[in-house]
This record gives sequence, structure tokens and C-alpha cells, in this order.
Amino acid sequence: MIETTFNPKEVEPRWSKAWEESGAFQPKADPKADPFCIVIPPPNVTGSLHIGHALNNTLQDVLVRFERLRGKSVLWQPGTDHAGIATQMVVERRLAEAGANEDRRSLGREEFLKRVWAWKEESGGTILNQLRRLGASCDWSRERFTMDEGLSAAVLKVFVQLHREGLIYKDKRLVNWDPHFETAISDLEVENREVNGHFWHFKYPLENGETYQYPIAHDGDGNPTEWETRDYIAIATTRPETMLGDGAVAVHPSDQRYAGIVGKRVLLPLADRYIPIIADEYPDPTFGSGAVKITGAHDFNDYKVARSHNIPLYVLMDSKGRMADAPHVPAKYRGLDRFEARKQIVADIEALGLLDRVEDKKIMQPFGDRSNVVIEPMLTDQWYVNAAELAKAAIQAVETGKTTFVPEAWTKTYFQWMRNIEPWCISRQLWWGHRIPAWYGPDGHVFVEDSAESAKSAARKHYGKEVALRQDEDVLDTWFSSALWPFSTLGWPEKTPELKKFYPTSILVTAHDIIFFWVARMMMMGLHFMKEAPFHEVYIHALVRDAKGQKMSKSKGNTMDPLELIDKFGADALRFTLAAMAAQGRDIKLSEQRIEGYRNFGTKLWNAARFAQMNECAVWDQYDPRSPEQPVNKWIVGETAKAAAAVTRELEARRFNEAAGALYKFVWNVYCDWYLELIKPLLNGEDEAAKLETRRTAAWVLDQILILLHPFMPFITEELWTRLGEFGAKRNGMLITEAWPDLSPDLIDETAEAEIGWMVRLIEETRSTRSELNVPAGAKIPLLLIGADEAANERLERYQGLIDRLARLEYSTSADEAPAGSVTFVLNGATVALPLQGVVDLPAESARLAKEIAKLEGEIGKMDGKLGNAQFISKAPEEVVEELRERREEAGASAAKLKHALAQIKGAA
RNA sequence: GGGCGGUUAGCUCAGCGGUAGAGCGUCUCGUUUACACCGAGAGGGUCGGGGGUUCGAUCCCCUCACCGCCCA
Repeated sequence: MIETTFNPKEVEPRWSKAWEESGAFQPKADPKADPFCIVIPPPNVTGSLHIGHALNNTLQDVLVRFERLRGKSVLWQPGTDHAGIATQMVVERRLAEAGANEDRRSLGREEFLKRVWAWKEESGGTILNQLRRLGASCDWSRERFTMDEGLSAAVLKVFVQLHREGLIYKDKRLVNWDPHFETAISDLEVENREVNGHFWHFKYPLENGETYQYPIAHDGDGNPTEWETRDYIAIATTRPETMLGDGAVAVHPSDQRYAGIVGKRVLLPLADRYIPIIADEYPDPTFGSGAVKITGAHDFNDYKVARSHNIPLYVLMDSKGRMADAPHVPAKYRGLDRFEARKQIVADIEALGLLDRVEDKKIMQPFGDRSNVVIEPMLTDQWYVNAAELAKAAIQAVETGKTTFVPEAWTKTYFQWMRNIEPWCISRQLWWGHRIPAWYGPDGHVFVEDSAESAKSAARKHYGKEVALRQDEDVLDTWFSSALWPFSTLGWPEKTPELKKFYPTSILVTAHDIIFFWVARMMMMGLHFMKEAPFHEVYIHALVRDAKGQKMSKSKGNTMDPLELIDKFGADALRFTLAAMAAQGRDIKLSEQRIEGYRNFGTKLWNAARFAQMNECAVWDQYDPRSPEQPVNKWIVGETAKAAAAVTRELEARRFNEAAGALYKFVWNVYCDWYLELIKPLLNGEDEAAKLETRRTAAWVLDQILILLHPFMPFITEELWTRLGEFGAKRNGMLITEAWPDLSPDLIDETAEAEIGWMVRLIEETRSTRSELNVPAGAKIPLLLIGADEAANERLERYQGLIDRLARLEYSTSADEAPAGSVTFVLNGATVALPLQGVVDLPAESARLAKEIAKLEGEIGKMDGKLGNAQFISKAPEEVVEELRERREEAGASAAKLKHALAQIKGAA
């Protein structure tokens, strides 16, 4: 027998194991089965499961289990990426903590990489085991890692080919430099944050003591009225230390204040160099002094200006962000950290009398998303991908609908990014990653080949002799290999059967913050190398926030650990909550209360199953849903067909919340609240045929529920599936490989629906009336049906037992007239009278009736207004008008009856 | 500055041209042999403000306000 409570801790690991061992997670071999494939967004190998992963993978698993139940050959491809910076960081930190006085450099590249691999084998990928706890039905036998041999081969091939095609090249440009990790990072790895900073105003003296007239007062029209004589130009900066690298001062060509001194030179203080005053569109004349210092080697905007004016670029810092040992850096600053140098320079400028003033100012400052240090724009040699070229096909694939975004609004974001895409810097000054397959000859000539041997032979051809080659020290951005994930994991560059069967993949499920990082790049690489977009559909889900709507972060301490939530409420409850809240287009504010509520839903189902089992509603083979004769059974079959259709429809449309909501309502409010209550008399009755039919129907509906709910709550449903099979016919297999219900809409029996609907309303109205009049819950009262048609009288007779039980009646019967002083309400044109004279206080009943009447009359007024409007009658669709007329009729009749009752009471009082 | 999204019951959110919904919370009642992680009932909303389109607007359009995110 099913025990009284569901114990997820015991059940979950058991089924995880059983499913995996049964091979249910692997795609079925049946060549006739349609393929369905999702590649997992590979989590960092250093990662651990956070709530965002829980949502992301729940949604994927819902789809995967849904399609598996629908009979498709399903592959959910799992794996992790090698997370260059993050992993190197973890291993370096461990070395430091180990206290053996070892660090990356003392170990050397080869030994260090050995340590990284050792760490990866030991503790990398714990997140994949955490995903198992969530119930993720990935094909774990196909787990991949971006540094795998196969995936590395794919990276090599892609790099070499793109280089041959001119789409990968080396260039010296400004990059985002992370002084902590001493590597370049891409634009996307930079986080711009507003911080409190300062605006320092400096004076740069004009060469040879020259002067000009600078306006200091203006009239109402903005014309200058007063001038002062200046022998300097004022500039302002948020980063004083960069002034040593200034190559010019720029003013706007239209700026009259400076027109006279454009082309002259100023003395750059401290550096003691002369730099020109140039005219360029870049400075905003209305902002600050209107004059801008140009530091081409340390600012992205300045870089552009410097390039177009041929202004020299002075690199000021080394890879750690210390002032460089360079001729253009005065000796006293060399070796100082950039922030130390800042203080010193400000002090020295002030000492020279050239510090005009200092303002407090909010400034946007770039930080490395991993290192959390201020990013420095640096002029370095790096490898780039010509993203703009690759983006063309990627844009087209979405324009032509080959790949669609759900919700559709994200196509805008995608286009916005793709159409303004910058060259992608792919080299990283790290050790952990795919080493760039480029070798340099003694003269610096570069050979890009798929192996050292090929490079050697290429060099031999080039130089006409054997020469020593040096491989590029750098590795590739992790996202470079992630971009190949949809086809590299399927075996490319080999021509594998999986690649043939599952590429392009069906759908990618991810959060919007990864569209640029990953979706865009997979689109580019997939189209270039496979000639087809990597997925038909991109589903973008919400971000999970805390209950107050704040982004969860460790530093804020507002994270919710999915594993703790699973411990507390069970994986099914967490999954169902996330799915139920995954409405398109809005972030999820998650609270424990919500999860608790859905845990209760699981318990409700569990208890319904217990009830079913106790009443021998066990497994019966060969149930035909058309067979029942009892209206209540016909009705629930129809309701089941409706629910199955709704869940299927909503899942196909990726409206996870709607699908979950439909299930919740059906299980709780239809099956449990009504059906199980309605069949109790049948189950306890004497009519053996009806009893058998009811048992079989109840069992069948429960089975349908378990199948429909399985994608959302796999553990509890699988457990119940087995437990319900303890008695009766044997189950053929596990629920996970059952067949999704395919129920024809003609299973909906309108007569049964009307009949059960009438009874339900009668019971509800009676309960409501009792409660409003404070009839004690335990009191049994009579019910009289007055002036009903034959059908209603028959219904009353047929369901009398049920109605009496559920409405807590002494008896119920048809009658011609309501006894004086009865409490009444109206149902389908008939009056229902509760003869409560003497029991109920009449003023309360008058008040109740008056309230009802007032409400009805309000509605009638509105409806009459509409119906009296000729425009409405002629322009609104006929069915709308007709429906309104009917409603008006009913409301009028009800009001009349209630008024009659009210008059009676008043008469009696 | 550019772009996107949001504003609906106390809270969290669905709905999105034709009678305002759910979960949680609140209140009242309830030991009816599946379930108190329950059952029955109730209260609670001029759907952010203002215009417009329409026979009809929470829903479409414009505008304002406030909040959030992304990109400069």
C-alpha cells in the first residue's frame, strides 16, 4: 500500500538511478521516430547549481520528457565548458592555499596544466551531478567537455579554416585588459558599473606663453559679454594618471572659444612634451570646458580620434597595471600602481599650480566580471574574428524565420547586437584553454596549421630550410569552443550518425543574458561550418530574482540554493514552481512560500492516489474511455481529454506556466475536489457494475494525470505509477517511456457535462447560502426544488444521495411551492428553497437577498444600456449580442424570483 | 543619450477587444474513514495618470509619471 506521505529524499535517488540505468535517457534507435534534440547550455566546469540553472534545466527537461513521451527519439546532450579564466583562478587559488609555495609561474605551463586537469577530474563537473538531483534526463553517457579531444579537434579545424578564409586575423588594437589575470577579455566580459569618482580639472599651459581671450560672462542670448586673458587650456579627466600619455587636446571645430588656438601647442605638464590642439567632432562643447585630452592608448574614444589625426599612442602601463618603464613615463612614476600614480600625479599637478579644481562625480567604470578589478584599455596584439562577416548569415537565418525566438521580442535584441557587432577578440593570455595553433618563424612570420608538424613543413616550404618555430603562447576564449557546441558535441568534424540525425537541433533554452555571448556566436559558427542554423527555435526564459525582485548574488547574500530547496521541498516541488512561474516576458520573483504551495500540490496528488488505491482503483488493462455509462465517469473522461489537450497545446507553444496551471486546476479542482467526492457513493454502493466502471475510470484518469504531470514532476509521478501497479494488472514499464495521451475531443459528452455542472452549481450555491446565513456546518437542512423542468427534477432524483451528502442536507425533493419564509436562490430558471423558517434570522436573509438583487440589477442596467444602443446591435458580432440577450433574460428572471422571495419574507416578518 | 520591458486584489503574478483571474496571505466555519501540506465559505481591484481609436478598452494607439534591464 502507498504510505501516508511522499518521501522525496528516499524516492528521488532511487528513480534517478533506475532511469539512467534503464537507458531511458538515451535516444531510442527507432528510425521512424522523429528526432528531438537539445544541447545543454554548458555550465562552467567550476560551477555549482544555482537557481538560474535550476530554471533553465527544468524547462529543458520538461520539453525533453514531453517529447520522449510523445514517442520521439530524444537526445539531450549534456556537458560542461572549461571556463578559461574561472578554472585557472580556482586552481591558482588552491595552490596558494596549499601553502607549498607553488604558483602558476613556478610550476611552469606544463605542470600547471597537469594540476588543472587533476582538479577537473577530481572536482570538476559537480554541477552535472547536481543536475541529476533536479531530475534532468540528459543522456549522461554522451557527456562532453570543451577541452575533450574531439571538441579540441573541432576548435583546431575551425581556427585554421577561418584563418585561411581571412576571417581570423591578428591585429593591434585597444582591448579590455584585465590587470589581475593579465589577459585580454572580450567586451562582454566587462561589466560597467556606476561608482563615485572625481573629475579633475587641469590647466595645460600654451607654448611660449601665448594667450587668448576666453569668455567668462554671457548675455541673455548667450553672447559673450566679458572675457579674461588665458595662457592655458582647461581640460578635465576622471583618470589623471593617463595624462602622461596624452597626444593632443581636442576641441569641437564649431567651438568659438578655442577657434583661435587650434593648431597651436600646449605643454603637457610632468611629461614635459608639447602636444597639439586639434579640432574634432568628438568633444561635446557644452560639457565641461569643451576641451578634451586625447590619450589614444588608454581610452576607446580617444583611440579613434588619435588614429584619425595620426596622434602618437603612448602605452603607459605594464600587464599588471603598473606605470611602465618607458621613456615617455617620467622616472618617478615608473613601477607605481596606476592608482598610486594617480594620487602622485594629482599632487604634482597641484604643486605646479595647474590643478584648477576637483569635482565629485558619478562615473561609469569598467570591471572584469571575474576579477572584479578595473579594466584598462590597452594597446596589444590579439587575434580577432571578423564577426561582422559571419553575422550576415546569422542575421539572415532569423530574418527568414529559419530560427525563431520565443518570445519573439528577443529578435530585436539579437538584430541590434548582430548589426552593430565589433570584431571579436578571441585570444587570452592564459594557460588553460585551447592553445592558438599559430607558430612564428625567426622573422615573426606566422604559420597557422592544425599541428606543429604541419607548421614545420609549412615553414620549411616558406624559408626553404628547417627553422625553429615558436608557438603562440595564448589560448582561445572559452566561448570560441562553446560556439561550436551544437555540432562539436555531435561529433563534428567527423560525419557521425548523431550529427546527421540531430543537427540542426530542435530548440535552445537559455536566458537572455547569454544571447550575445553564446546564441549569436553559435549561430555564426553553425551557419558557417554546417551551412544550417544550429537550432530551429531559441526559447529565452526569465531570470530568477529574489522575492523582492533583486538579482540574486552571493555578495548580496540573497541567493537561494536549489539543492537546499530540493532537500526541503523535493525536486518535484521546485521544478513545478519554476515551470508554473515561467511566464514569457517577465522575470521570476521566487519565494519559498510559493514552492511550499506546490509541494502541497504534490501531497494532494499523493493522497488522491492513496485514496484510489484504497478503493481498488488500481491498474486495469484495456480500458476504453468510451465505455463508461455513469454520467460522472463520462464527465471526467471528457474533462481529462480537455486537460490533456490544454497541456499539449501549451507545451507546444512553450507556455510552461499555462501548462502547469492547467494541470494544477485539473488535478486539484476537478479530479480531487469534485470527481473523487462524486464517486464515493458509487464506490461504496451496491451497484457492482457501476462500481467496477467507476474504479476503472478513476484509475485510468489517474494514469493520464501521471503521464501529463510527469514532465513537470517526474519523481512523484514515477513513484505513484509503480505503486499503483502493486495491485491489479502489471505495468508494462516505467512511466518515463509511456505514451502521451491522445484523446479525441469527442470524448467530451455534453449531456454529462451539463448534468454534472448543474449538480456542482446546486451544491456550491447551497453551501454558499448556508454559510452566509450562518447555518451551522453540522446542521442538516432540507432542500426543495421549485418550478423546475422535468430534466432538473430527474437530476435531483438521480443525484439526491450525492447532493444531500455534499451540501449537508437532511433531504432534498421537488416541490410546487416554497414554504413561507424559505431562504431561496435561483438555479437555471428554477428556484431552490431552503425551508429554514425559525432557524435563520429573517433580517439577515432580507439583507442577503437585497444585496443579491442590487448586484443583479446593476448588471441588468449595464446590459440594457448596451442592448439599447443601436450601434452595438448593428456592429457587434451576432453571437455577442445573442449571448448578452440571454444573460439579460436570466438575470431578469433571477431578480424577479429573488424579489418575490424578499416580498414573502417581508410579509412574514 | 539610444533601445527594450514593466506598472492588474495586502504580496507574487496570469490574462490582453465583449460578464476582472490564480497562488500565497487575511477572516469565518469544519475531527464528513485520501489528504489540516486538508475541506467549505467569505472579503478584497474606477486593471499607474491623462487623451484617442472602437458599438464596446485592463487589453490597441498616443502621451505623462514611476520602476527595472541592456547598450553607449
